[in-house]
Amino acid sequence: MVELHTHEIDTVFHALSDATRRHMLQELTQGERTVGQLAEPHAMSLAAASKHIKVLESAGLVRREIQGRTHLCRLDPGPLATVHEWLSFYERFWSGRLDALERLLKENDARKTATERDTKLPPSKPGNDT
Amino acid sequence: MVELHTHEIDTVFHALSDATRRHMLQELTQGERTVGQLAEPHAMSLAAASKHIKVLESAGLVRREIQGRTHLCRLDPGPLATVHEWLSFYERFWSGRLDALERLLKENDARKTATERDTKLPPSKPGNDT
DNA sequence: CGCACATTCAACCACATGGTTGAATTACAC
DNA sequence: GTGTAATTCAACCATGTGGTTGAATGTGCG
Repeated sequence: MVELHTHEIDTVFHALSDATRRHMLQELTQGERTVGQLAEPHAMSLAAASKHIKVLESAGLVRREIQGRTHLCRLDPGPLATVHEWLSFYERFWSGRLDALERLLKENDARKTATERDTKLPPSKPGNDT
Repeated sequence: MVELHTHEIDTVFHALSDATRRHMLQELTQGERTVGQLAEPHAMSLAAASKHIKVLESAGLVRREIQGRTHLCRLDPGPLATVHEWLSFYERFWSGRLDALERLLKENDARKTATERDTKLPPSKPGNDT
């Protein structure tokens, strides 16, 4: 459970860490685009853009359909949903209940309960990729 | 507007693209931790762990309070909220309306291929950090 | 004071990343 | 078939990343 889809999350976050690639994703929200179309707005060679697209593809964010000599790319939002959900685990830390939560954690910490039910986050659900 | 907090998003996504760092973040949800405590579970030198923490720090995900010879780290969830929000833009692509949306896009595509392709979409709206 | 502890710094290394250019591949169009 | 368009491949380069080790810094302690 811990270390479940770690590598997927690695590659997705890495793919998203580049502005060029994020821009390509945004472009793909408008519909399918060819490699050339995705490359065009960016001041770089086609080969460079092609590499970026390949990064997005290996992260599962983009699917490609080869149509004759052109490659049509479309957005696959699945991995975005995955990391969005991953991030949601931290939501309570930035939403209002933060202070209350912090107190709670400190309490547990100090008390050092034997009941690991609330001490340890259940490696059940989210955030537990790593 | 476009390219607003691009660099912040870059660094946050990059910080999140490493399992060691994600694990440290998760650990910090339990409360403050020293550098040594954060390093301990990971099979690497203290110096290496220290670098990871610095990456988290420069991404704004961790704040550090120096207390004598120990450095206390605490989670700062703000940047997580930022990228979570960034990802939310894509939510509609993975939630229910996806199929309808896809059909819509295909329609446009088929109908007015040339028109749509060459009329660049206005770099108008959202998700437009980059 | 003098030593041990917590952490960083500096130098180094292997490998990945993001970019380039020029040639190769493949498909369409005449 | 020849030529051209869309894309990738391969080699190369500069820089970044993640790790190491050993020395340096600074603090707490007897």
